[in-house]
Amino acid sequence: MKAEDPAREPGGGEVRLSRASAGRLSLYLRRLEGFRREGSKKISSGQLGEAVGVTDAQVRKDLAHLGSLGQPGIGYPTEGLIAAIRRALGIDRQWSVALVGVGNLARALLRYRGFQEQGFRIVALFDADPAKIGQRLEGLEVYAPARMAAVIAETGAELGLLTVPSESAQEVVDALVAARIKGVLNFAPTVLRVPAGVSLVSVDLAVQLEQLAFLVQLRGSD
Amino acid sequence: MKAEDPAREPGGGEVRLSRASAGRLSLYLRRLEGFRREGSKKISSGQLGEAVGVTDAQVRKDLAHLGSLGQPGIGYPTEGLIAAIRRALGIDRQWSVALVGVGNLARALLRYRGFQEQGFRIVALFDADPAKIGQRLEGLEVYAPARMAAVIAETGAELGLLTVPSESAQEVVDALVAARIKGVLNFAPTVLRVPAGVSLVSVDLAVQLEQLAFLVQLRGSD
DNA sequence: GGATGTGAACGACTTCACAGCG
DNA sequence: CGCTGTGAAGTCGTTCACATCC
Repeated sequence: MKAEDPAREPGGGEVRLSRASAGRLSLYLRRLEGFRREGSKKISSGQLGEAVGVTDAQVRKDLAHLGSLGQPGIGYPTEGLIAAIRRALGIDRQWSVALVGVGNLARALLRYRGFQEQGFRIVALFDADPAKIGQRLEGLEVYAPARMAAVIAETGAELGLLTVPSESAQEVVDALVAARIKGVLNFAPTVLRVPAGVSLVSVDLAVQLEQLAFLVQLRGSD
Repeated sequence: MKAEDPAREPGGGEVRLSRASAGRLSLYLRRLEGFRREGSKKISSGQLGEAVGVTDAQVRKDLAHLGSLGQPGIGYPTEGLIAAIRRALGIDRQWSVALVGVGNLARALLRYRGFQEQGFRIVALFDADPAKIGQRLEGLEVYAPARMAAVIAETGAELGLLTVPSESAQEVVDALVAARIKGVLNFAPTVLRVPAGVSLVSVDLAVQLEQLAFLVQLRGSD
């Protein structure tokens, strides 16, 4: 996990959110959608905190950034909170996404329901392998990297999913940047460079497994 | 991303590592292996920090936890650092891993080279779908969940990869815990409960995309 | 000179505790 | 009374700066 400077000038009267808080808001959102399905109209900071594993005070601090949505003695309105969190995270709209590198991971992401549910739509596929170019997956055609700029402009994709081997990751991210992509979610196990103005989030699966091994090993030392 | 309490009693004369630091050590390790391939015998905190995007002071603080490996005026020995980091993270040995939920993501993980390179070996597959039970993938047979305890004991798997739908995630994790698994890497977009004594790391792909959207949106407010 | 290791300053995030409102 | 919103206190992690050593 890695990203660019989150600090920003105030500008308009916008919501000010810390990075850590934004991560938890995603978790609250996921859980709130569950509560909504179960018919809960109101939810307290204690319940929500319990459900995602943080303290009630933490929940209140995080939610306070969204404005005064809670009612003392009552709690927060489930529906209102969901809307407010989506707005704060910038997912109160559709995001179009381009996917580069059509391997197994890409196929998994293409069929991953979670993305669509949160308003992310994969609208374009790219791969350098001539054998894959022209194939169709989930109704989308695989294009050659050379067509990246044109296709991205045409489809209006703003985000990129990077599921290529480490060796070509930097090269591809450069191409995406040149094609005016605004943010990249990288799965290649490398540290990538992006210019200021483009956002980057990396998920390194081996790092996650290593973290797990580390935690397990820690416990072993009893 | 989520995990259990990392705090622990001193006990033996073991290395004391913060969670954040452990995450960066993984990144250093990845990069150091690159430097080694390129033939670098020595590396300075400045070079390493530059390569992974943190300050030189941060690198030194992190590496200081591993003991005094650096030579003033010279830097750190590449090879020695790699060994020390692997030991600190608990990956100076093989870990056997069981994978539950044989979907697209599982297939991607099975073929992911990064795991093997870091000493993780997937040794058992499980899926509840009768159509998948008995199939072979990458030389491994898919077993029914009922055989979990027996197969895990037999193969000596200590870690579990969870790539099942959210609905069944808690149920499966309970089965893994019952089968004496020590840690779980969860990909289902849910908050899971595990008893103390079992470690949990969760990777929620939708959360990562939401983080990206949040960062992009932040920049938009210029 | 060049780079490490580390106390001290700093900053960010979390928890506490309580006033205030429904 | 229950639960929110929030200043104040506390904790944790990062950056600075420099003495120290090759």
